[in-house]
Amino acid sequence: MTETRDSRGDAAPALAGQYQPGEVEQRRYERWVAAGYFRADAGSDKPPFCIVIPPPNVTGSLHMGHAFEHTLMDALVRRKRMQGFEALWLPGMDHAGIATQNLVERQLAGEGLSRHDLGREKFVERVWQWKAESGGAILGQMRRLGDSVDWDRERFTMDEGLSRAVQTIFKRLYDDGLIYRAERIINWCPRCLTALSDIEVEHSDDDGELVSIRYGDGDASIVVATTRAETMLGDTAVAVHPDDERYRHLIGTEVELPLTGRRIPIVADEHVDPAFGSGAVKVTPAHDPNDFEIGQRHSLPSLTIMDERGVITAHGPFEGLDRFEARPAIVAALRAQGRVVAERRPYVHAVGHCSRCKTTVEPRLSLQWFVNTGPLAKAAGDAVRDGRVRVEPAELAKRYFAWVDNMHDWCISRQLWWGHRIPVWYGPDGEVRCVGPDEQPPTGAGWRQDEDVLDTWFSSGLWPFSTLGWPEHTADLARFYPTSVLVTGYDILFFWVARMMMFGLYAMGGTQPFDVVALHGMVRDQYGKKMSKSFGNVVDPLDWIERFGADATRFTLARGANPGQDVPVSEEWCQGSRNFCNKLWNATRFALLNGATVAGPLPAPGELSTVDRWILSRLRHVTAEVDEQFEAYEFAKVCDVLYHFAWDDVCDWYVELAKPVLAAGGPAADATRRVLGGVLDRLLKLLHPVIPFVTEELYTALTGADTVMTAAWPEPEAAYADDAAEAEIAALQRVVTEVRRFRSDQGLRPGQRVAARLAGLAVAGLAAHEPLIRSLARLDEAAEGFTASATLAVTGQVSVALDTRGSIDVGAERARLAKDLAAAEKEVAQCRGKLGNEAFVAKAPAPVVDKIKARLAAAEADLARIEAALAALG
RNA sequence: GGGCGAUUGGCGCAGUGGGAGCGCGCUUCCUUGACACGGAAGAGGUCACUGGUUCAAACCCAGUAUCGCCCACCA
Repeated sequence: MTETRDSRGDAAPALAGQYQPGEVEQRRYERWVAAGYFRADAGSDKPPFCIVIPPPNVTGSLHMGHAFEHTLMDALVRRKRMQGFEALWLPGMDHAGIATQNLVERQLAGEGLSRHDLGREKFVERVWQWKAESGGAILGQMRRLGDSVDWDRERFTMDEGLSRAVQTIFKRLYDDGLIYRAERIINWCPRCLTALSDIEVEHSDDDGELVSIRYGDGDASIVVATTRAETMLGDTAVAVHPDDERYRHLIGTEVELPLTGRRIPIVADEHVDPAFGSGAVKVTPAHDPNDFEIGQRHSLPSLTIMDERGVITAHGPFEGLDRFEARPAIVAALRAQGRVVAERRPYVHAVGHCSRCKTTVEPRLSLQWFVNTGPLAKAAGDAVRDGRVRVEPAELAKRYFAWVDNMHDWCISRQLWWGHRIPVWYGPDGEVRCVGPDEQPPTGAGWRQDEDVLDTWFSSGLWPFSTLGWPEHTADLARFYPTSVLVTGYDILFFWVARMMMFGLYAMGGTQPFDVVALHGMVRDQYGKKMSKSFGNVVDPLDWIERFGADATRFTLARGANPGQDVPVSEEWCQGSRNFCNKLWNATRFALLNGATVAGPLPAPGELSTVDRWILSRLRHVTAEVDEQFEAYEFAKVCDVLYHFAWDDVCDWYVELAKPVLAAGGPAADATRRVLGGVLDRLLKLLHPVIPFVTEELYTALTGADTVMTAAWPEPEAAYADDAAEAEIAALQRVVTEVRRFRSDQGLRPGQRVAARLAGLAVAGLAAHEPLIRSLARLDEAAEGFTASATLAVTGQVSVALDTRGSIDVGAERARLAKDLAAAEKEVAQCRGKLGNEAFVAKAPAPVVDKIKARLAAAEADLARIEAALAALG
């Protein structure tokens, strides 16, 4: 700890002059956990409030985006807890199937091993090992952030209960005919060797080559264009539009497919766009989703010419070539035959990539499990449409609808080992049996379980109710479902939110999984750039926590959190947040050093000075505003309001105004000590949800209470609303600021005493504040024989005659006044013009007219003051 | 290709119909008995462009430009 700088000896400070977050955070967090403050009781009679954490993947550590999301959730939960809700924040992690499997496979590759070397059982064991390590690190990070999660309820998507939930819903969907197995063209990753769902494919515009190839010869020939020449080996038709005059005579005939000697039919299909390329398209049903559809419509055979690794299997010269080697080889062969009639390169077109490894996705015909999303997606859309689920910000609901209303069936089987194995057994005679959680799998000879596992989003889609105990009828489920708010990024709207909606509504008898979806943006660097390892602008939240404190990190993130908007952050802003925490620390330190107290009720307004009534009136506004912004998930505004109240109103003005009162002692000082204590008490409570550690430390020091966590959330106190006091202090601030400005302009040093005579204070209603104004503006009483060397018209009513002990800079002051004069004249002209405008007076609402009149009066008063001041300067 | 959003002082952002704001940065002054992680006073913007609606537009409408994001089975 730092040395004690206070040397007065009497009231030795309990707090050092600078806030040191490190030690405080660790100590406080441990005490919170030990005291059980984070635990929720399903049996209490308080109203429930519940957030389930978007489970972080066990693939690594938490990044700034997690820190951001957790800050928002923690703030919501801590506030609700203080408001008297039974608040549950349920923690957990996601097994993240393909991502985690890839990661562990990479580790194995480092040891020169593949998963096949270990075998399925050993490999899965190895992944569990990884989960134990990585998961522990993540939980440690959450502690450092201050997350007030209920650790007793921690879940994992592959723990026993959740696996049971997965099996239960699979069986129900299967029995309801909403899960089926079919041979379809799916997205296939030739590197991960698994099927992917649509959303696991990322499209990018890549350079390719569009080649036009002549099929057949002479009059019976037709030209097709393709970017994927290698798939021609699997062509089983050429399609043209039925109304295309150019090719009508060819429909129903056959052409020879080059390089193969096969003859394939020319078919007519509406899908073909006559305007693209030659208007004729090659049809490869086994390797293209569109072509598969065409093939179905015309009963064409599907010819698979590539294996799961993207290697050509069609017999002939190209057999064994990788798809990307086969393409130029086949084009070259065609060119040699004179069949390439046109080439365009580069030809930019959209290409799908595996979202996990970026390998180019290969459409592949294979037997997979699907969820029939039709009825589920309809319900998921309706729940938002009819207002049962509110999306914040509302604009983003459009994106949700666009997706939910156009959803394809969802491919849920993955050819992986890490995940929930599909609970389906196949019998020796082709029987298929879906096994529920309480049923014994068939054991007879020849029965075997499906090798595949489920898409990771299948289990995370159950998260809001599986974590509460479903399918059992638990007390938690009854009490905390539907959950209150889902806090997550807009990037995950499709992956996760829509899945939870579908499954939640389906499993829970039509009850939505959450009442509100509060969407936040992505964390970016200070220039709005995405954080990425390759760009080197990634910031580790732990780095900031160590250097600036968890509170500073949280405040920086929350302060940037405008709903649905991305959040730029930078180290400078985090420094600013640290400074803010330190400011609070020192304000409280000042209060303690000056005997501020929270004992007994706040004095009634009638017993308080204007200054005390002013700060309490401001506090009332701020309290109401904070509540309003919290309810709207406007975290940035919550922070902004509290930041300015704490720094500007409390520290810069109230503390300064209170100093002379406290120094004078007496009943006025007693009242101010009580008000100062009361204001800080409430301010710390209001700030606690966002910056829990420093507020806890300060609140306990100030009040002697054990914790602020269980303190009652402040209510706006109507009795302290006082517009008159606010106006009076605002006038005082104007006078003080104006005098300071003059002093500064004239180069009068802050420490330099200046004798002055004040006039007009009584007219302005500030007579009682003369001592305060003098102390804040550093104006001494005018002594015997005082002669003013300058007169400053401070406002329309107040003027100050100063002895500046020298000549003032007339030129500079005149220039400044001339500038003010021009501005005032402009304002007067504008207001007069407006009020002279008949249409304005006739149509504008009365308050607006009054406002303009008031502005005109003020501007004219300014004008008069400035002209008088200029005249005084000569 | 479709959709959504953005464009406000050096940088990052608030502000949805009546006097252009915030944070950081910048300039000047100040080791003032809480705090230099501080205090005081300042400078800095034709609110992307064009047109329209209105008594009144940063804000509403239309168009243009630039940027960004999401979705997408035109080979």
